[in-house]
Amino acid sequence: MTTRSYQRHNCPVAQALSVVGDQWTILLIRDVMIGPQRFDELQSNLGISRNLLTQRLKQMVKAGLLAKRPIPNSRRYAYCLTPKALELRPAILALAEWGQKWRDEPDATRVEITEKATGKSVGLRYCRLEDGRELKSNEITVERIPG
Amino acid sequence: MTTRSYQRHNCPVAQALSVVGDQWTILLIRDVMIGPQRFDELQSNLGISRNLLTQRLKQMVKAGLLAKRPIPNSRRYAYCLTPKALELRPAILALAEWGQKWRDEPDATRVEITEKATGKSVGLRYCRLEDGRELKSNEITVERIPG
DNA sequence: TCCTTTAGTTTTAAATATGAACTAATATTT
DNA sequence: AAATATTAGTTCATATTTAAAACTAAAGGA
Repeated sequence: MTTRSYQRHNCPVAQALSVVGDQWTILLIRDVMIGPQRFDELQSNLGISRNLLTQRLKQMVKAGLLAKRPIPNSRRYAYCLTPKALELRPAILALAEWGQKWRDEPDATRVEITEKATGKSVGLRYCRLEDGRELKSNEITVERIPG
Repeated sequence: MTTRSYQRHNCPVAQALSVVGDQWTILLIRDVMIGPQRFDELQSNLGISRNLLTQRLKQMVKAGLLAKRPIPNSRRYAYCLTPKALELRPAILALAEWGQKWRDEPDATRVEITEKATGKSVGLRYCRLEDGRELKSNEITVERIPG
């Protein structure tokens, strides 16, 4: 995958998935979001096979999602997120919110978003861009505009 | 796969992906979001092979994402979204927003969210849940809370 | 009756993923 | 200094998925 036929679908969702839609890329990004990670850490955290991990990391570096940096005073390397990958955070958090709502074990590990300054709860919501007012999902429409 | 080893990862992102993380499920949901769709329509819109489509539709019905309904006065069937699948809309829109920002052809088909009442532009943003105030991505923190 | 549509199934080939063992280049320990 | 351990991969055999194309069965219409 990660460059599948549906890249030609001319749809932003399909295009996003042609970059991050394979089995491991989003999980790798999630892991690296916690902090830069090394090959062996990623491998054992995720349980991905090593040859696939090699392949995915190369693809992700090439796709501009990760940067491979030598760790000073060691022969090790860390994979770090690029701004492009960081901007997937809303998508990943939306998946997390859905996942924790609909999974079987509702009390498993949760992800919480809070305001740094106040510690208050935060969520991803629809906002009127003009003034930042929150809108409910029945107050909006989604349209596709051919390019 | 859609029930992979990382279901045990005890992470809401991994759990979401264990349901919708395969190659086609999100695209199928996107297609059905436009309106209920029949087997042959989905097949030719997406270019998915028919045996895989059969398999995925069955899995998605079983996972509670789709409902298969006979179309009255015809021998045809339509696949419709359940509330569970509808709640993926934020995740799908976040992917769409990322896809249209980072794809090569920035002028291809776009997706636009607008307020029904006023036609004003809407986006997915972080909101303080208490009062709906929008927050910027540097004003928030994400934490994992073990269950 | 014969042809078409719809929603699949079957089959074979190709692509991907898994798992486990192996390697090469440093570092660390004894 | 030699032996051992780490790290970041590679290699290879096997298993699982996916793709593509042809086929089927049931029903409707001409």
